[in-house]
Amino acid sequence: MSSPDKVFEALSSANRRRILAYLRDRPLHAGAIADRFEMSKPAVSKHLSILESAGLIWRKREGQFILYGMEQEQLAGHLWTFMQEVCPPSRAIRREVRDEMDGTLPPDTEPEQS
Amino acid sequence: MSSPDKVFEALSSANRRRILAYLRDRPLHAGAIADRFEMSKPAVSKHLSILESAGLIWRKREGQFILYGMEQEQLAGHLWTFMQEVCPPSRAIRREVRDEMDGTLPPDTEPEQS
DNA sequence: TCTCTATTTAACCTGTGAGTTAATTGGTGA
DNA sequence: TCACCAATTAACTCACAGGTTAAATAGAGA
Repeated sequence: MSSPDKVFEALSSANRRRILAYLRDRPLHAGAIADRFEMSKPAVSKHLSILESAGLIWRKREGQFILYGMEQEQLAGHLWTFMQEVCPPSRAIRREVRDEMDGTLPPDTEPEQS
Repeated sequence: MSSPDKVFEALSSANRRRILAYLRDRPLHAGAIADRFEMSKPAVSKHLSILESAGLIWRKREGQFILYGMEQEQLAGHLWTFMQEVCPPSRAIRREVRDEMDGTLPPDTEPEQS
């Protein structure tokens, strides 16, 4: 369950955005993520669970480790929907992008001329 | 002064995102915005000042009224930068979009192959 | 089974975000 | 100048996000 509210709430923390950036190119174990921060492991763990319940990352146990990775269509999809709702400029461009990104985006409601 | 932190903090409130949506197509007076919400005018006023100090909207006095409007290149720019940092998928598409949107986006740092 | 390591959960503290009502500022117009 | 209206600022409350340390869970391996 990934609502816009949860997603934007999740993105409101710089530390959580930083976690997403770390996960951009490959999944990482919880420990490897925590190592990159000053704060305690439990704090990082909380951030991870917030990101997960926002649907932005997935989690998979691997032995005694836990692997985390991006659920990237989610992020792209939500940001895309938001831009459609809020960014006025070039409707034409927005359509092009949507076509390019095809599969990776949500069903899509195209808001026609207001 | 519009830092990513302030922008994402501003976007974390559903009410503030709703205000942005109202301002998408045209500027509105503070009162007209407040009328669309249940909460008190001072509450709306606070949201507006948060959005403004994040650089997402501008404000202009008009007689006894105050007009608010979107500072839309800001929003597009910040979301764009964030997507570059965090969304892995199609680097090619991201480049195309940037070219299309040319003027409206920030200087741009293209993160090459990690 | 016992121990070690990885990670999360529990319990707690503290700062601050979002709302309220009451007071203030700034501009209009008789 | 005075009354009125738009909007903000001030002062205050309440809930909750984000951090801490200590305890619990879960799997690996001797």
